Amino acid sequence: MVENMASVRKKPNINTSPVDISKYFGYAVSVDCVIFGFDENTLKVLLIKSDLPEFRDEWSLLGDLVGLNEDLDSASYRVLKERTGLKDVYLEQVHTFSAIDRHPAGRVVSTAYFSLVNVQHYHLSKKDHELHWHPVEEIRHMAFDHKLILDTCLNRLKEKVKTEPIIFNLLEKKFSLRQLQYLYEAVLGIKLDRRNFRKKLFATGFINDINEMEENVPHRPGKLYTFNYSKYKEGSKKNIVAIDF
Amino acid sequence: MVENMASVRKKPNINTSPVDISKYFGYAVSVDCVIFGFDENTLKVLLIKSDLPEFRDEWSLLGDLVGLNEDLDSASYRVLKERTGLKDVYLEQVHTFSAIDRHPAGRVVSTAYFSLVNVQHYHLSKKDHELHWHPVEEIRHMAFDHKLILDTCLNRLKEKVKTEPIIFNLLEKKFSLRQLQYLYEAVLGIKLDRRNFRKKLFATGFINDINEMEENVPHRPGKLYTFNYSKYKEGSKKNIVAIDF
DNA sequence: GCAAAAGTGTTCACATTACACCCATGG
DNA sequence: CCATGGGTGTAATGTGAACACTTTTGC
Repeated sequence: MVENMASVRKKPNINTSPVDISKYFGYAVSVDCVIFGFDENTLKVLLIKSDLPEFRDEWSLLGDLVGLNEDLDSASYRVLKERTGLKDVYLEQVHTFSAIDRHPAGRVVSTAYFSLVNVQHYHLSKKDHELHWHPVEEIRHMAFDHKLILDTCLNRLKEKVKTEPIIFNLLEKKFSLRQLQYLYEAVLGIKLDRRNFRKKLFATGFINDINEMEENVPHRPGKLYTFNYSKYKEGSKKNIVAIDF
Repeated sequence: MVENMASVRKKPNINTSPVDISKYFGYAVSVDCVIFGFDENTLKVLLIKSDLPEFRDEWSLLGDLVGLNEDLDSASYRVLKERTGLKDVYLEQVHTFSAIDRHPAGRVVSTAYFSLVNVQHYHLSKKDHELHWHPVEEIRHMAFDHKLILDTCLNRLKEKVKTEPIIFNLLEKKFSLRQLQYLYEAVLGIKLDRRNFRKKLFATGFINDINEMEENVPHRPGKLYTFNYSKYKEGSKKNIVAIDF
């Protein structure tokens, strides 16, 4: 087989040569937000009822199409704000889902975000019967590929809370160690030893005793603490060399 | 302010009601692949020269627009295969980049993948002067937002090699412990103690001594090993509860 | 006084680190 | 015989896990 160099016409490519991209306009791009909250010692996710005939009575994530003049982060912030009224929430991109038939309306490529909100700061509108907090553990199926998206985001959350202090976004600024421990247990799905948990948290040096106590609890009130973000930001990250497999 | 329920017309939404998505057709979707290789004890990445006037003499990742009938994983496998001839390579989605002005051709939302290939299995075509392996450490800037994409993928790689045995994709099936250690050092950017490294790796139980030796090395030849994937797959994952911060 | 959870240390097992000498091969 | 890296063990330190009793508050 003789290869003729001159005949090797380079295929136009998006990264190397000018191309007309408009013949590829046939997708919509969307974001879907997995909004986690912590309530009644349970990890919950905020879902909306789908009215699509294909998914009658199924629940779906909160999402929206991405406008032609916004990026994905902006779009997911917008969804959060429109649906919950919350701003300045923790939001992290996780994965983009692109199965060809994932949406009945046509080709919709969707980027999943997870968000951590304080359910105390968000009071569901009494009028809005469509939105509901669901315990994550009880969800069996959802509309579209949203169960897959939820599972993917939950796994990411589980990994992330082990190495970064994002979990505090799910609590009030002031929290007791019991609340924090129950939260870790709900997220990780395991039981933790109380004394070891306290030692470990205090050992980070980022837990501030603010000399306040719980109130109106039906038992001995615990101390309240805050997470010291500014000290955390200064601190140098350890270079963990694990090789766990 | 009186709220009139009847006047609260629900906005059509992609997840809850039937919508015509075609008015959102104005993006192209692409994939960009960060192809890592290990050569001369250095972590390298395969880049192509951009011919775009905006990025004259800059290097870019290998990528392509995603066809209307393929998903993102398929598209990135296709790019790998078309550019390197390699199939069955390790490929992992990392992040989707969507800044509005990230591409001069228009609105291109790009999903980044990283790939781990064995540079011995891939011999650069002598004719293809456009493709080149670059030491990751020496790259200062690239076309588009590709330096950001590279950094993001490198960080993901660094995290992932600590907990999953993907690093072996960068080596031959049979490897010496020296090669493996240098590879870990190149990826993580740190020095490791030789004796402790050997102990740790053997302690996993997944390193098979195959009773073969290195050949044609200018020093005492070392033993060759393989990674026992089937034993790894059987093994149960540990439940690591870190809380490192 | 009873129920519920707060607060508090020690011990043991295990994992990680630091560290130095002799050996095998090619040239 | 020299250069290069292969192969090996031990002691010290640090980390994680297990575990029980007394105290405080609301009711």
